[in-house]
Amino acid sequence: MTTEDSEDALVDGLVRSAFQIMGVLTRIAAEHDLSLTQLRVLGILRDRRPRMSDLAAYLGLDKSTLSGLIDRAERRGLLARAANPEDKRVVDVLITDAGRELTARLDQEVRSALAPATGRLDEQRRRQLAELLEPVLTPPLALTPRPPAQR
Amino acid sequence: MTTEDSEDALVDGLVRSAFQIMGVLTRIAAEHDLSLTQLRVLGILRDRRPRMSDLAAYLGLDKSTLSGLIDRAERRGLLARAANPEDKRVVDVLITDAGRELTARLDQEVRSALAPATGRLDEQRRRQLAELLEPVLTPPLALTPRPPAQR
DNA sequence: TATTGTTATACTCTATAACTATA
DNA sequence: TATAGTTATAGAGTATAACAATA
Repeated sequence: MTTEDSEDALVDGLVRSAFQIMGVLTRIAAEHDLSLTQLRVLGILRDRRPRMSDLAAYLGLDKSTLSGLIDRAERRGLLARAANPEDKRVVDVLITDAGRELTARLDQEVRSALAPATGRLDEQRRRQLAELLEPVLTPPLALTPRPPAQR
Repeated sequence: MTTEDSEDALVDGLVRSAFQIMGVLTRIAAEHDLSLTQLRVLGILRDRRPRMSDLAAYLGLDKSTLSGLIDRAERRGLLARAANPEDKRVVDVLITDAGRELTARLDQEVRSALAPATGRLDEQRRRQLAELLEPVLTPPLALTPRPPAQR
Protein backbone atom coordinates (compact mmCIF):
# COMPACT_ATOMS: atom_id res chain seq x y z
CA MET A 1 0.00 0.00 0.00
CA THR A 2 2.78 2.40 0.97
CA THR A 3 5.03 0.57 -1.47
CA GLU A 4 3.12 1.72 -4.53
CA ASP A 5 5.11 2.48 -7.64
CA SER A 6 5.11 6.16 -8.60
CA GLU A 7 3.72 5.32 -12.02
CA ASP A 8 0.88 3.26 -10.55
CA ALA A 9 0.07 5.97 -8.04
CA LEU A 10 -0.07 8.55 -10.81
CA VAL A 11 -2.33 6.41 -13.00
CA ASP A 12 -4.65 5.85 -10.04
CA GLY A 13 -4.86 9.56 -9.41
CA LEU A 14 -5.41 10.40 -13.06
CA VAL A 15 -8.14 7.79 -13.42
CA ARG A 16 -9.89 8.90 -10.27
CA SER A 17 -9.73 12.53 -11.31
CA ALA A 18 -11.01 11.60 -14.76
CA PHE A 19 -14.10 9.92 -13.31
CA GLN A 20 -14.66 12.87 -11.02
CA ILE A 21 -14.40 15.42 -13.83
CA MET A 22 -16.58 13.31 -16.13
CA GLY A 23 -19.18 13.09 -13.39
CA VAL A 24 -19.35 16.87 -13.20
CA LEU A 25 -19.42 17.30 -16.98
CA THR A 26 -22.08 14.63 -17.40
CA ARG A 27 -24.30 16.15 -14.74
CA ILE A 28 -24.03 19.69 -16.10
CA ALA A 29 -24.62 18.48 -19.66
CA ALA A 30 -27.69 16.53 -18.52
CA GLU A 31 -29.08 19.59 -16.75
CA HIS A 32 -29.13 21.22 -20.19
CA ASP A 33 -30.45 18.10 -21.96
CA LEU A 34 -27.11 17.41 -23.57
CA SER A 35 -25.03 14.27 -23.63
CA LEU A 36 -21.40 14.35 -22.63
CA THR A 37 -20.44 13.93 -26.28
CA GLN A 38 -22.64 16.81 -27.38
CA LEU A 39 -21.08 19.03 -24.73
CA ARG A 40 -17.68 18.03 -25.98
CA VAL A 41 -18.62 18.74 -29.58
CA LEU A 42 -19.82 22.22 -28.66
CA GLY A 43 -16.51 22.85 -26.91
CA ILE A 44 -14.59 21.72 -29.96
CA LEU A 45 -16.63 23.82 -32.36
CA ARG A 46 -15.98 26.95 -30.37
CA ASP A 47 -12.86 27.59 -32.40
CA ARG A 48 -13.06 25.05 -35.19
CA ARG A 49 -15.23 24.25 -38.20
CA PRO A 50 -14.36 20.66 -39.10
CA ARG A 51 -15.88 18.36 -41.66
CA MET A 52 -18.03 15.51 -40.38
CA SER A 53 -15.45 12.80 -40.98
CA ASP A 54 -12.63 14.64 -39.21
CA LEU A 55 -14.81 15.38 -36.22
CA ALA A 56 -15.87 11.74 -36.04
CA ALA A 57 -12.26 10.58 -36.19
CA TYR A 58 -11.24 13.09 -33.54
CA LEU A 59 -13.97 11.86 -31.21
CA GLY A 60 -13.27 8.22 -32.00
CA LEU A 61 -16.80 7.71 -33.29
CA ASP A 62 -18.17 6.18 -36.45
CA LYS A 63 -19.40 8.64 -39.08
CA SER A 64 -22.92 7.28 -38.74
CA THR A 65 -22.89 7.94 -35.01
CA LEU A 66 -21.91 11.51 -35.62
CA SER A 67 -24.72 11.98 -38.16
CA GLY A 68 -27.34 11.33 -35.48
CA LEU A 69 -25.52 13.37 -32.88
CA ILE A 70 -25.27 16.37 -35.19
CA ASP A 71 -28.89 15.88 -36.27
CA ARG A 72 -30.17 16.25 -32.72
CA ALA A 73 -28.02 19.25 -31.90
CA GLU A 74 -28.88 20.89 -35.21
CA ARG A 75 -32.60 20.41 -34.53
CA ARG A 76 -32.06 22.37 -31.33
CA GLY A 77 -30.33 25.15 -33.21
CA LEU A 78 -27.00 24.71 -31.42
CA LEU A 79 -24.97 24.00 -34.52
CA ALA A 80 -25.38 23.81 -38.26
CA ARG A 81 -24.21 21.92 -41.31
CA ALA A 82 -22.71 23.78 -44.26
CA ALA A 83 -21.71 22.67 -47.73
CA ASN A 84 -18.02 22.70 -48.50
CA PRO A 85 -17.42 24.55 -51.78
CA GLU A 86 -14.17 22.71 -52.54
CA ASP A 87 -15.61 19.22 -52.34
CA LYS A 88 -19.31 18.68 -52.75
CA ARG A 89 -19.22 15.41 -50.81
CA VAL A 90 -18.06 17.17 -47.67
CA VAL A 91 -20.24 18.61 -44.94
CA ASP A 92 -18.72 21.12 -42.53
CA VAL A 93 -20.03 21.57 -39.02
CA LEU A 94 -20.14 24.90 -37.22
CA ILE A 95 -21.52 26.32 -34.03
CA THR A 96 -24.41 28.82 -34.08
CA ASP A 97 -24.75 31.93 -31.95
CA ALA A 98 -27.21 30.09 -29.71
CA GLY A 99 -24.74 27.25 -29.40
CA ARG A 100 -21.97 29.64 -28.52
CA GLU A 101 -24.04 31.26 -25.81
CA LEU A 102 -24.97 27.93 -24.30
CA THR A 103 -21.35 26.81 -24.43
CA ALA A 104 -20.21 29.89 -22.55
CA ARG A 105 -22.80 29.19 -19.88
CA LEU A 106 -21.78 25.54 -19.62
CA ASP A 107 -18.15 26.55 -19.37
CA GLN A 108 -18.94 28.86 -16.48
CA GLU A 109 -20.95 26.19 -14.70
CA VAL A 110 -18.14 23.68 -15.03
CA ARG A 111 -15.65 26.11 -13.53
CA SER A 112 -17.99 26.90 -10.66
CA ALA A 113 -18.67 23.24 -10.00
CA LEU A 114 -14.96 22.46 -9.88
CA ALA A 115 -13.99 25.52 -7.85
CA PRO A 116 -14.35 23.76 -4.48
CA ALA A 117 -11.94 21.08 -5.71
CA THR A 118 -9.38 23.30 -7.41
CA GLY A 119 -9.67 25.78 -4.57
CA ARG A 120 -8.17 23.24 -2.20
CA LEU A 121 -4.83 24.17 -3.73
CA ASP A 122 -3.29 27.60 -3.39
CA GLU A 123 -2.41 29.73 -6.37
CA GLN A 124 1.14 28.43 -6.65
CA ARG A 125 0.18 24.78 -6.41
CA ARG A 126 -2.58 25.19 -8.96
CA ARG A 127 -0.09 26.57 -11.41
CA GLN A 128 2.35 23.80 -10.58
CA LEU A 129 -0.29 21.11 -11.06
CA ALA A 130 -1.34 22.54 -14.41
CA GLU A 131 2.31 22.61 -15.50
CA LEU A 132 2.98 19.03 -14.45
CA LEU A 133 -0.15 17.91 -16.26
CA GLU A 134 0.95 19.52 -19.49
CA PRO A 135 3.52 16.92 -20.64
CA VAL A 136 1.10 14.11 -19.85
CA LEU A 137 -1.53 15.55 -22.15
CA THR A 138 -1.78 14.44 -25.74
CA PRO A 139 -1.73 17.44 -28.04
CA PRO A 140 -5.24 17.99 -29.39
CA LEU A 141 -5.46 16.83 -32.98
CA ALA A 142 -5.33 19.76 -35.31
CA LEU A 143 -8.72 19.73 -36.98
CA THR A 144 -8.54 22.96 -38.88
CA PRO A 145 -6.04 23.05 -41.72
CA ARG A 146 -6.00 20.63 -44.60
CA PRO A 147 -2.61 20.04 -46.16
CA PRO A 148 -3.15 19.31 -49.85
CA ALA A 149 -0.54 16.55 -50.14
CA GLN A 150 -0.76 13.89 -47.44
CA ARG A 151 -3.91 13.42 -45.41
CA MET B 1 -3.96 33.46 -23.70
CA THR B 2 -0.86 34.07 -21.59
CA THR B 3 -3.07 35.97 -19.19
CA GLU B 4 -5.05 32.92 -18.17
CA ASP B 5 -6.16 32.60 -14.59
CA SER B 6 -4.43 29.77 -12.69
CA GLU B 7 -7.78 28.24 -11.82
CA ASP B 8 -8.95 28.32 -15.44
CA ALA B 9 -5.69 26.82 -16.64
CA LEU B 10 -6.00 24.02 -14.11
CA VAL B 11 -9.60 23.25 -15.07
CA ASP B 12 -8.59 23.17 -18.73
CA GLY B 13 -5.81 20.72 -17.99
CA LEU B 14 -7.98 18.53 -15.80
CA VAL B 15 -10.77 18.40 -18.39
CA ARG B 16 -8.35 17.60 -21.19
CA SER B 17 -6.68 14.90 -19.17
CA ALA B 18 -10.10 13.48 -18.24
CA PHE B 19 -11.09 13.13 -21.89
CA GLN B 20 -7.76 11.57 -22.68
CA ILE B 21 -7.99 9.03 -19.85
CA MET B 22 -11.61 8.26 -20.68
CA GLY B 23 -10.65 7.67 -24.29
CA VAL B 24 -8.11 5.07 -23.21
CA LEU B 25 -10.49 3.41 -20.74
CA THR B 26 -13.33 3.35 -23.26
CA ARG B 27 -11.16 1.81 -25.94
CA ILE B 28 -9.76 -0.89 -23.67
CA ALA B 29 -13.21 -1.66 -22.27
CA ALA B 30 -14.61 -1.94 -25.79
CA GLU B 31 -11.83 -4.31 -26.79
CA HIS B 32 -13.20 -6.64 -24.12
CA ASP B 33 -16.86 -5.97 -25.01
CA LEU B 34 -17.39 -3.90 -21.91
CA SER B 35 -18.82 -0.42 -21.51
CA LEU B 36 -16.94 2.21 -19.58
CA THR B 37 -19.45 1.86 -16.76
CA GLN B 38 -19.05 -1.89 -16.59
CA LEU B 39 -15.29 -1.50 -16.42
CA ARG B 40 -15.76 0.96 -13.61
CA VAL B 41 -18.11 -1.37 -11.75
CA LEU B 42 -15.60 -4.19 -11.96
CA GLY B 43 -12.94 -1.89 -10.53
CA ILE B 44 -15.20 -0.92 -7.66
CA LEU B 45 -16.15 -4.49 -6.85
CA ARG B 46 -12.53 -5.53 -6.57
CA ASP B 47 -12.57 -4.65 -2.89
CA ARG B 48 -16.23 -4.01 -2.16
CA ARG B 49 -19.52 -5.89 -2.06
CA PRO B 50 -22.17 -3.18 -2.12
CA ARG B 51 -25.94 -3.44 -2.34
CA MET B 52 -27.55 -2.43 -5.63
CA SER B 53 -28.89 0.88 -4.37
CA ASP B 54 -25.57 2.04 -2.90
CA LEU B 55 -23.70 1.12 -6.04
CA ALA B 56 -26.25 3.00 -8.15
CA ALA B 57 -25.95 6.07 -5.94
CA TYR B 58 -22.17 5.90 -6.05
CA LEU B 59 -22.21 5.77 -9.84
CA GLY B 60 -24.87 8.46 -10.10
CA LEU B 61 -27.21 6.09 -11.92
CA ASP B 62 -30.83 5.19 -11.41
CA LYS B 63 -31.48 1.82 -9.77
CA SER B 64 -33.25 0.62 -12.87
CA THR B 65 -30.22 1.43 -15.00
CA LEU B 66 -28.02 -0.59 -12.71
CA SER B 67 -30.38 -3.58 -12.91
CA GLY B 68 -29.76 -3.90 -16.63
CA LEU B 69 -26.06 -3.25 -16.30
CA ILE B 70 -25.65 -5.94 -13.66
CA ASP B 71 -27.86 -8.30 -15.67
CA ARG B 72 -25.55 -8.15 -18.65
CA ALA B 73 -22.36 -8.55 -16.64
CA GLU B 74 -23.89 -11.36 -14.60
CA ARG B 75 -24.90 -13.19 -17.80
CA ARG B 76 -21.22 -13.08 -18.75
CA GLY B 77 -20.20 -14.52 -15.40
CA LEU B 78 -18.17 -11.49 -14.37
CA LEU B 79 -20.16 -10.73 -11.24
CA ALA B 80 -23.03 -12.15 -9.24
CA ARG B 81 -26.02 -11.13 -7.15
CA ALA B 82 -26.39 -12.45 -3.62
CA ALA B 83 -29.21 -12.23 -1.10
CA ASN B 84 -28.55 -10.14 1.97
CA PRO B 85 -29.46 -12.10 5.10
CA GLU B 86 -30.14 -9.00 7.19
CA ASP B 87 -32.71 -7.46 4.87
CA LYS B 88 -34.52 -9.63 2.39
CA ARG B 89 -35.23 -6.68 0.12
CA VAL B 90 -31.56 -6.07 -0.48
CA VAL B 91 -29.42 -7.54 -3.25
CA ASP B 92 -25.66 -7.46 -2.84
CA VAL B 93 -23.32 -7.42 -5.83
CA LEU B 94 -19.97 -9.16 -5.88
CA ILE B 95 -17.24 -9.93 -8.35
CA THR B 96 -16.57 -13.50 -9.50
CA ASP B 97 -13.18 -15.14 -10.00
CA ALA B 98 -13.56 -14.69 -13.74
CA GLY B 99 -14.42 -11.04 -13.19
CA ARG B 100 -11.40 -10.59 -10.99
CA GLU B 101 -9.10 -12.11 -13.58
CA LEU B 102 -10.49 -9.91 -16.33
CA THR B 103 -10.17 -6.85 -14.11
CA ALA B 104 -6.53 -7.57 -13.41
CA ARG B 105 -5.89 -7.86 -17.14
CA LEU B 106 -7.76 -4.62 -17.86
CA ASP B 107 -5.81 -2.86 -15.14
CA GLN B 108 -2.55 -3.96 -16.70
CA GLU B 109 -3.63 -2.82 -20.14
CA VAL B 110 -4.63 0.58 -18.84
CA ARG B 111 -1.26 1.07 -17.19
CA SER B 112 0.56 0.01 -20.34
CA ALA B 113 -1.56 2.28 -22.50
CA LEU B 114 -0.86 5.26 -20.27
CA ALA B 115 2.83 4.52 -19.79
CA PRO B 116 3.93 6.65 -22.77
CA ALA B 117 2.08 9.61 -21.23
CA THR B 118 3.12 9.17 -17.62
CA GLY B 119 6.63 8.29 -18.74
CA ARG B 120 7.06 11.81 -20.06
CA LEU B 121 7.64 12.82 -16.45
CA ASP B 122 10.58 11.63 -14.39
CA GLU B 123 10.13 9.71 -11.17
CA GLN B 124 10.18 12.79 -8.97
CA ARG B 125 7.69 14.73 -11.06
CA ARG B 126 5.33 11.77 -11.26
CA ARG B 127 5.28 11.59 -7.49
CA GLN B 128 4.79 15.32 -7.28
CA LEU B 129 1.91 15.29 -9.75
CA ALA B 130 0.17 12.47 -7.89
CA GLU B 131 0.56 14.40 -4.64
CA LEU B 132 -0.81 17.63 -6.06
CA LEU B 133 -3.75 15.74 -7.51
CA GLU B 134 -4.65 14.24 -4.15
CA PRO B 135 -6.34 17.26 -2.55
CA VAL B 136 -8.34 17.87 -5.72
CA LEU B 137 -9.81 14.39 -5.61
CA THR B 138 -13.12 13.76 -3.93
CA PRO B 139 -12.73 10.97 -1.38
CA PRO B 140 -14.37 7.84 -2.78
CA LEU B 141 -17.69 7.24 -1.10
CA ALA B 142 -17.38 4.53 1.50
CA LEU B 143 -19.55 1.78 0.13
CA THR B 144 -18.68 -1.00 2.50
CA PRO B 145 -19.77 -0.47 6.09
CA ARG B 146 -23.30 0.21 7.09
CA PRO B 147 -23.67 2.27 10.24
CA PRO B 148 -26.85 1.14 11.98
CA ALA B 149 -28.00 4.62 13.00
CA GLN B 150 -28.01 7.23 10.23
CA ARG B 151 -27.97 6.48 6.55
C1' DT C 1 -46.11 3.84 4.59
C1' DA C 2 -41.40 3.75 3.03
C1' DT C 3 -37.60 1.26 0.91
C1' DT C 4 -35.33 -2.11 -2.33
C1' DG C 5 -35.21 -3.91 -6.51
C1' DT C 6 -37.22 -5.30 -11.13
C1' DT C 7 -39.91 -4.58 -15.29
C1' DA C 8 -42.06 -1.87 -19.07
C1' DT C 9 -41.31 1.86 -21.97
C1' DA C 10 -38.95 5.33 -24.52
C1' DC C 11 -35.01 7.94 -26.11
C1' DT C 12 -30.08 8.57 -26.87
C1' DC C 13 -25.62 6.63 -28.11
C1' DT C 14 -23.16 3.50 -30.51
C1' DA C 15 -21.54 0.40 -34.50
C1' DT C 16 -22.27 -2.32 -38.90
C1' DA C 17 -24.02 -2.65 -43.33
C1' DA C 18 -26.11 -0.84 -47.35
C1' DC C 19 -26.86 3.08 -49.96
C1' DT C 20 -26.23 7.84 -52.69
C1' DA C 21 -23.48 11.35 -54.46
C1' DT C 22 -19.18 12.96 -55.65
C1' DA C 23 -14.23 12.55 -56.69
C1' DT D 1 -12.81 2.66 -57.50
C1' DA D 2 -12.50 5.28 -53.36
C1' DT D 3 -14.30 8.74 -50.22
C1' DA D 4 -17.98 11.52 -47.60
C1' DG D 5 -22.09 11.31 -45.59
C1' DT D 6 -26.84 9.42 -44.56
C1' DT D 7 -30.14 5.86 -43.46
C1' DA D 8 -31.73 1.39 -41.63
C1' DT D 9 -31.17 -1.61 -38.07
C1' DA D 10 -29.93 -3.46 -33.68
C1' DG D 11 -27.95 -3.54 -29.01
C1' DA D 12 -26.44 -1.09 -24.85
C1' DG D 13 -27.04 2.78 -21.60
C1' DT D 14 -29.96 5.84 -19.56
C1' DA D 15 -34.28 7.66 -16.92
C1' DT D 16 -39.31 7.65 -15.52
C1' DA D 17 -43.20 5.28 -13.99
C1' DA D 18 -45.50 1.32 -12.26
C1' DC D 19 -45.05 -2.65 -9.69
C1' DA D 20 -43.89 -6.62 -6.01
C1' DA D 21 -41.80 -7.87 -1.83
C1' DT D 22 -40.20 -6.58 2.48
C1' DA D 23 -39.56 -3.47 6.41
